[in-house]
Amino acid sequence: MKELSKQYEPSKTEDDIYKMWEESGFFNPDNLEGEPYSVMMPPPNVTGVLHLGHAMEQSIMDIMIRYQRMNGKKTLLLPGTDHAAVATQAKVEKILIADGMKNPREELGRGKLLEEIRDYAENSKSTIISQMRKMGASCDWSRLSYTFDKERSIAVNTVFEKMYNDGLIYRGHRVINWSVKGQSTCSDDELEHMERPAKLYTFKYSKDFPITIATTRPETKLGDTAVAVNPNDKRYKRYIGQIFTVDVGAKNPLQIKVIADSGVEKDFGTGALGVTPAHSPIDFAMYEKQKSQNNPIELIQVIDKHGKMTEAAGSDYENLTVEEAREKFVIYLKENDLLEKEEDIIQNVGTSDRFGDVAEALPMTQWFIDVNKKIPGKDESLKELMKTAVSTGHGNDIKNKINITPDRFESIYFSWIDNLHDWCISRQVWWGHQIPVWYLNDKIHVGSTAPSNEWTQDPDTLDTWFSSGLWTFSTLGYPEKTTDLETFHPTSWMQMGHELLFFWMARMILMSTYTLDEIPFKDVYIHGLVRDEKGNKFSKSSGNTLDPLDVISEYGTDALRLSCISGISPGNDLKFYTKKVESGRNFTTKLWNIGRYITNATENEISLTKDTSLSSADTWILTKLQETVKNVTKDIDKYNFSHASEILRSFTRDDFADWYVEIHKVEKNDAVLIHVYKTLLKLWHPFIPFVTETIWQEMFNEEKILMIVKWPTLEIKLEQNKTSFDAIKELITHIRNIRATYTVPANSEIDITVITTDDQNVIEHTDLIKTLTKVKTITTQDEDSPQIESASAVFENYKLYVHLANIIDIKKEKQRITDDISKTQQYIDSITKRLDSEQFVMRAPKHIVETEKENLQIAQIKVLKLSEHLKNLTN
RNA sequence: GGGUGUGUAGCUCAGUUGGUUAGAGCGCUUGCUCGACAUGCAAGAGGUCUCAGGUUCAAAUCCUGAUACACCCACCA
Repeated sequence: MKELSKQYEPSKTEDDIYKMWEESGFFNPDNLEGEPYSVMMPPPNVTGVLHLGHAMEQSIMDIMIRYQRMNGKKTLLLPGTDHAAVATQAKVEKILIADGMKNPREELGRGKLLEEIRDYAENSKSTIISQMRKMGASCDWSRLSYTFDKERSIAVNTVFEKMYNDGLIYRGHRVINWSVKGQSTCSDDELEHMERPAKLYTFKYSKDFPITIATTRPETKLGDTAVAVNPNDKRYKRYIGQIFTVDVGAKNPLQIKVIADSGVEKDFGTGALGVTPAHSPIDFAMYEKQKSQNNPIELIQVIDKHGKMTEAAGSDYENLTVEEAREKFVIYLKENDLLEKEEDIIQNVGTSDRFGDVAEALPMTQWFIDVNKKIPGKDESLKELMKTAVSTGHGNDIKNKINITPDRFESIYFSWIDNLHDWCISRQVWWGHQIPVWYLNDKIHVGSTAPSNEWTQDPDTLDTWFSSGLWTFSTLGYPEKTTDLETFHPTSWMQMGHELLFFWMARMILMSTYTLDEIPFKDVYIHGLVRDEKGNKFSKSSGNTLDPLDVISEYGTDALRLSCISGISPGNDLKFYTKKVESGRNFTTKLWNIGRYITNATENEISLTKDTSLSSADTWILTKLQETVKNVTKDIDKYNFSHASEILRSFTRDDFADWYVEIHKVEKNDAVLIHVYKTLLKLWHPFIPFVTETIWQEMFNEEKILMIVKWPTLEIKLEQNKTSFDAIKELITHIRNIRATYTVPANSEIDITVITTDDQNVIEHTDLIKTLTKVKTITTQDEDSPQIESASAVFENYKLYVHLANIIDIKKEKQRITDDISKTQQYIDSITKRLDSEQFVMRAPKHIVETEKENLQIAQIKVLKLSEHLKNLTN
């Protein structure tokens, strides 16, 4: 066996190891056999560099993929990036503005600005890709995708056309959310609701108007065309259907019709609602409802897309900003004695998540996806498709059900679906898939290319989630019927943060079930956010950002990967701090050092066979190993990555390094030592691929690289005599614990009598224990009062210490043992009481009764042992 | 307003369908170079499991209520 170097230095070896993996070709499933297993990497936005959240995702995904690969699957982890339409354009515009440009869109024009954004995106893309490599992600680079590349654009256009032809995409004039700052629409999901102080004004349109209404947006009242009341409200019933003409200063006097709407609450506010169809989604819904009931009301737009008042608002208000208009209108109300009340309230407003301004509701012609319409040839709408995929399974086949971990997200998902409105997919930014629709006069053509030169393309682009929704199959060659698509779709597993549940997961389900009639993935694992030690989000503004690359260069990738998955549980946030990385780094060092011991202490690589004779310690460690293999496998299968790493760590440290390696120094069994270590390397590989592969390469002469070595299985049959070693362990520990009770005469040897239970195996090992516990020479200076020079004495041949430096306090030790005895006695009493209790005997399951009896026996033996020691002390 | 999650050692969290005397890592105290490891080893201190009821032979675990924090959703004018 080759020797390992003194220290493990990740920064010197990681890049070479990654290169070796990549060149081996096994990142590519084409070079692997077995059942397909595919994971699509959530494509990071090309808006910047990867942060710790990505580091966590990369870790989780790569653990899963490496685990599956070692289990003999034909694994595909497909990497990619997302052009992130609005987000990227907003980001680049912000940079340009910071560099002194006033209005990048006007100053550069579409072509030049797109060039700027493209440069930025390409740059960001290559950074992101190199970061993924640094993380050790074992993805197939030959299939690298980008939501905005040629193949993906074809997929986008194809799906758009299909939906359009199915009548699911329509162009409509409706009230949408508009970001004045970004000059673009945003979907309902892209709004971030924020609380802010506002004033609630209660007023009448005019002196003789019979109904008082309230509003936080007085300026929009210039566009009111109705007042809605509850149909059962006695106060207002008689006015329903009447039209009042009021002049509030708008261009034309307002024709206010009193309408009935059961959505209006009688007891809330004045019980009446001023209806502004053009500037409120609810009011617009009433407008549509009235229209469908042949009782139409007007729609007057008083705010334009620049956030200024329109001509319809009247000459007093035209061209004022909404704030100015609000002030002016309130003054008007006051002057005419129409204002009844002015209160301070907290209001919830929707702001654009990318541009940050409060979204304005405006009526506009936009493209929508109809989620409620029945899909031709099916009896379901898109909404229903999205629902059944997670409830009864796609096509009502439970085999096609998407499982979400943790499952509480399923009900969150359903309630979101219930509130889902038509999805506005057109955006007025330039960075994105331009809508594949062409116009010539009144004619419309849908397709990637124009029928002829005279046609002009719709200038708008698609919501970025349209293309992201196709990710599971656009990456596999769709619309071509490729073997990849056939082999890897539906994908096996998907992981994402809970913030993407609606944005992305829902849309993937929609797109995949609609387009391919397949679910996009079988299982989804939802993880939380990465937060700092104090629980804050990592963000530039709070200045707590940590670059994963810095962490890697200081501690190594494996340390980062370990810290990213330790302490996580599905759906819950993770707190990240450097102590965690440190302990990860320390652990990789530990693993390395065990390897160093093995190369020092053993001659040849001997493998474990049926004929290898096993001591009780050997059997014990092998049994423990098998348990560990079983539990780690179970945990990964259930996505308990953190727990898997914990039990592995505990086995490696507490059982293998602290006990077995020490015992190996006395009872050499190289075959077992090497077997356990190699198995450990395999088990650890998905978590910490670099250090394990490095050790594998440097120490052993294996044909296969560790990455594709078979995952350990439970193949060795062992005689179950583990109890014997556990008993020995317990005894040794106990002897260690009582070490301090002996005063040591100068130059003497101490014999510690081992008290055995009547366990056969323990008796067999008594001699071993005796040699192990014989204390070596102690040098003291003075025979009468033992001043101990050497601070410790060593159990012969064993690295177990007897500490003698600050002993001598026999009183204290007696007290300790006495306490221990009384505590144990209490326990015995309580168990006995329980065992005696009739109800317990009647109702407790059999195995519980047995366990309790065993416990009682153990406790009694303990008391016996302790009393014996106490007696020794007293003598 | 509706919903979800969380409250366990100083800190970060485990705690498997109720069943040993409630665990780990970090931190803290004490001691220590023994043939890999001070990025280490050994020992130790530290917990009315948020609170109050209830179910049970048995509750950190199940039920009810309270309370604190976090998050998500929503058209209360």
